[in-house]
Amino acid sequence: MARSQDIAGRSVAERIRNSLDRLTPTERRPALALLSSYPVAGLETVAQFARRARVSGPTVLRLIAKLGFDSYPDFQQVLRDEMEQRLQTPLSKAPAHSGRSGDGDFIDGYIDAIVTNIRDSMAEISRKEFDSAVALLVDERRRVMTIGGRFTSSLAFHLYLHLRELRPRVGMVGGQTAAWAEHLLDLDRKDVLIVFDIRRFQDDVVRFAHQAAAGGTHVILFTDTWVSPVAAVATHVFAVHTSLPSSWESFAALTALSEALIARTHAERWARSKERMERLEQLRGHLSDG
Amino acid sequence: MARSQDIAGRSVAERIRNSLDRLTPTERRPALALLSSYPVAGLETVAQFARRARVSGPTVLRLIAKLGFDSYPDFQQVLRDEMEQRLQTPLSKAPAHSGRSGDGDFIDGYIDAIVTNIRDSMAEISRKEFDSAVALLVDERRRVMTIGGRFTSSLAFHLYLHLRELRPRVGMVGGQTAAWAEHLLDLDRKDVLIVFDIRRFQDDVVRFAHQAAAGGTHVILFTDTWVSPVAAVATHVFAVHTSLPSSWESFAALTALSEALIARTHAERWARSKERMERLEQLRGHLSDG
DNA sequence: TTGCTTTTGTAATAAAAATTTCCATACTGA
DNA sequence: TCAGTATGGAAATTTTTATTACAAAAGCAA
Repeated sequence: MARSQDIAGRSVAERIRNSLDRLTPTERRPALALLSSYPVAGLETVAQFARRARVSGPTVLRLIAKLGFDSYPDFQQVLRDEMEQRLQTPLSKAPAHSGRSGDGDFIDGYIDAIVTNIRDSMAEISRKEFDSAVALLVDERRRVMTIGGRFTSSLAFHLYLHLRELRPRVGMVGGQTAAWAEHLLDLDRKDVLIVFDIRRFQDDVVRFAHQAAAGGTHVILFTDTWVSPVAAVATHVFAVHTSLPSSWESFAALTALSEALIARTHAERWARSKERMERLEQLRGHLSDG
Repeated sequence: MARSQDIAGRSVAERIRNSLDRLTPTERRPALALLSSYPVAGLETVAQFARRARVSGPTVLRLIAKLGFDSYPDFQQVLRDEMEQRLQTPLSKAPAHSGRSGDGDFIDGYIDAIVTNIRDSMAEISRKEFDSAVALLVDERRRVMTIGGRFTSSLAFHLYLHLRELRPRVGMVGGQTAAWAEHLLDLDRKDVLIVFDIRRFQDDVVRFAHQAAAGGTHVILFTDTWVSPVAAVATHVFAVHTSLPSSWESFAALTALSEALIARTHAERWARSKERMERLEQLRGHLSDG
């Protein structure tokens, strides 16, 4: 019997993340819905919550039971307690240090938080899912596109720049949203779309991913612990920790994960990538000589 | 009968404050209780809410009716909508930390290397130099431009996106090299150029930095342990570890350092940045409403 | 394919919640 | 003091909500 205590995680959100792979596909829908509008969705009635996630009431209840709660009201009580707790502690948090006391403190504290984020995130990444994503990227018959939101487009760009080095048929969805539709044309069944989307999730990115998925494209999602709604249509979801003591999100863990993905892909197709990079070097040489 | 529309104030909290003097002494108790643990109290059942405020159920219901709601569930729905709205907008966040070590596979080895890079790099950063760089960025009279090489332009982009949020006069040198000269025109004495350049160092970037420096621009350099030739003309040099067991460089330490710089700059100009970000939110809202 | 297991929604049922009724009490003004 | 009125809560009632039982559908192995 799974009691509440069996399931690691202090917050309900963590409990969900830890149980995500135990869930059936339909149960996962309300789980992700809750994470992406946390905790509001869970404070609605079962019927409302179910409608929001496009599942039936009993599915929601089964999810709640799997998470280890005795009843739906019990679950809601925990959510409310969590909220109240959070409201008690420093509400609108000012940045870590405004005083100019120990400056070493600032950087060290910051770096500690980043390192913790990276370590925690990687501990939670499913190796199977990771390897499966690499397998998609290794296969050079598949076209690969990256896309990101307002801030995360820098990550999409980073991944794009590196993937482009080691395999053909890599692109990035960028520029004005109005022009994105054209990129959709390039994405077929079996192709791969890599999406970066963290809170606050961006509508246009989410819609693009949904469209692509509808056409049969594999969607690999990099998101934060709040889990973007893109997850609903993603074949691979990597949720990492981005929170910091300051009011900014940290992309360090996302960067690290992207790099691990690049490195692994590179390793898997070593011979071909090496050849490709050498040819690229050569071509670059010719361009700059002329 | 008082309908919802009669009572001024968009949020429930405002409605309460506006109605406070119409209430009987006993009704005022739950009203104040709700304000002091907002909005959790209102999301409980009538009975719980009543107990919290030490009044009876009907008193709570009479309060809700006086506030202009048609029913208690209706009132709760408004509270939830309010919450959801708020979560969508600016920066309210929850801490997320859970930890467990992994199993010693590819990812773990990789992450260890990255973490070591970050820690070593940060230990070597001069705090004085860091603070001095922050001081330059805090001063909004100075124009700030970022620039990067073939790969590192994603880092320049990342820094650009974030700095742009918190201060005016931020730009990025991008696009075709041939067009870069125009950016040089924008850079005056006292302005700031932030350069990302790691091995193999890129001629065009190095030349651009030299030109800028010749015009009196402050140059902040982010580089690897091989130290880019830009260092010769830079006023601030941050050299971090980028090497990994694989054949790729890691940008994680550069990302971490950039983020620390952003966070610190944000902290130093907290009030102004906050105001700026709020105005930005507002403007974004107007754009998307239209 | 066939039969078996798992998953999921429908509909009936039980539980709990909100709402109303009504009476007790406190306050107000003569 | 006494009506007359405003206020507040206990208990009954009604409505809504969670829960359960069960059957259909989907997935899977042989």
